[in-house]
Amino acid sequence: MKRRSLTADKIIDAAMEVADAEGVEALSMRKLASLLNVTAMSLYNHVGSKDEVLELMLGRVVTQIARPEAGGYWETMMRRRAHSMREVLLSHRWASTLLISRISMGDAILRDIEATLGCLVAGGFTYRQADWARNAIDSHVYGYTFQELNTPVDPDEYRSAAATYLPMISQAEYPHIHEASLEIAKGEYDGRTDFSFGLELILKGLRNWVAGTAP
Amino acid sequence: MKRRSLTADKIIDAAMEVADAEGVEALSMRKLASLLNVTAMSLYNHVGSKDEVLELMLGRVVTQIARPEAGGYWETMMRRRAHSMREVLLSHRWASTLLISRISMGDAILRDIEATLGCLVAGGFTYRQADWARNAIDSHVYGYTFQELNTPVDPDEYRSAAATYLPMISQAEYPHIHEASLEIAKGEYDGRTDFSFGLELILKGLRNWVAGTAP
DNA sequence: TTGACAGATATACAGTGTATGTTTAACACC
DNA sequence: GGTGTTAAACATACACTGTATATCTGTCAA
Repeated sequence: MKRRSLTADKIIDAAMEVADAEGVEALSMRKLASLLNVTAMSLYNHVGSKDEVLELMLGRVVTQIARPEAGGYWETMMRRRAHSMREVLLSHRWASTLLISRISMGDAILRDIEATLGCLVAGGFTYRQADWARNAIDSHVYGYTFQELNTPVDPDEYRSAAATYLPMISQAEYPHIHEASLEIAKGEYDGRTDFSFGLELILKGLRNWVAGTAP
Repeated sequence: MKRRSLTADKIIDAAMEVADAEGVEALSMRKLASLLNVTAMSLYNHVGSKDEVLELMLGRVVTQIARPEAGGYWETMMRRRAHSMREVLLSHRWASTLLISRISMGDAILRDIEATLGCLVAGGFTYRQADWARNAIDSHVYGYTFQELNTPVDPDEYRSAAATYLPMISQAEYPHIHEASLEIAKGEYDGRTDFSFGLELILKGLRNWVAGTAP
């Protein structure tokens, strides 16, 4: 076993693998160490704490988000960034939990904010408007994706899931949920809500906002 | 010390107190037990596991959300519910973290969905439209509030915080963030983003959606 | 060859959730 | 009132967590 072979990068590589495969709750320093053929305490020569590991992991996630390009039309760029954020969050299911805990995410987030602000300001937004716009878009992305991550049923199985659970939903107690499930089970709609629906609602609102009168 | 004095309700009472005061991470079965003058294992006569404690806590939180009333105009009711959700989530900072982990929240959530769906359907939405609308609104509430909970600075101190951090933001590396912070520090705007801004964007979009043509 | 020292290791500690087995207090019934 | 029955509180134990501290060791500069 060679010396000097361990680096923070390799630790984060392994940590992301574990988290992606088994979830963050399965990530322990001892497990991480044994995956790298090393003892737990060796990791502390390269990272300060487990929280730092989590922080570095989050940084990698944020870096994967498509950053708006300088010359692009703001609406197109925001749409692209939003879809990218969702995809990244979905592909690392553990990231959402970390995002809303007090874990910092280093300066990857600064680069993202910088690019986003820049694109919006170039598109005619004031800084205050850009702030509000970014916040509104991010709110939707985070909120939608969190809900999506918590939905226990596979998108392809809404109909059959609805049919399965239908008898468990008391028609007397929850008439509307019952009726909605019935419609899904019958195939009248698929029970999926659309990410783009809310996003376009917001983008359209922003378009009107910067174009016309203002709040 | 009387026997038979411990109940699940009292356990949850104590758990909420601990979580509100010190955060969920400070909540352990042993600490909870000692607060109730009891040993850790006694708790397990009343609750199945720590996860069940968390689930019951979440249920209480969800119950606090203002449910839409049967006769009310949908938009007013949705606005009221959204603001209420935000307030409830802000007053129990630990709830957000739990909401997006795999912890279930019992049937408090069913009562909320039932009332919300019913109100929207009464307002002319189809079930599919009601589903989408609820999802869009909830996305914003969750996402906005999560971001709000993570903002390290107190809303009243944006200006001074911006002034403090300004020198730490490299003007060369992050020109737009620098400029935005400068504007905040100078008091040109307060750096606060508005919950209602995004919410009204969505409500307006929904209004147009149910009124006019459709996607 | 010999220090020096970075980095791997061993040990230990205080904490976690909870499985398991035992004790005890409160109630129903003779 | 005495006596089972039983639910609830308790004690112990286990496997695990993150990490502080102290020790050992392989590699490189002198």
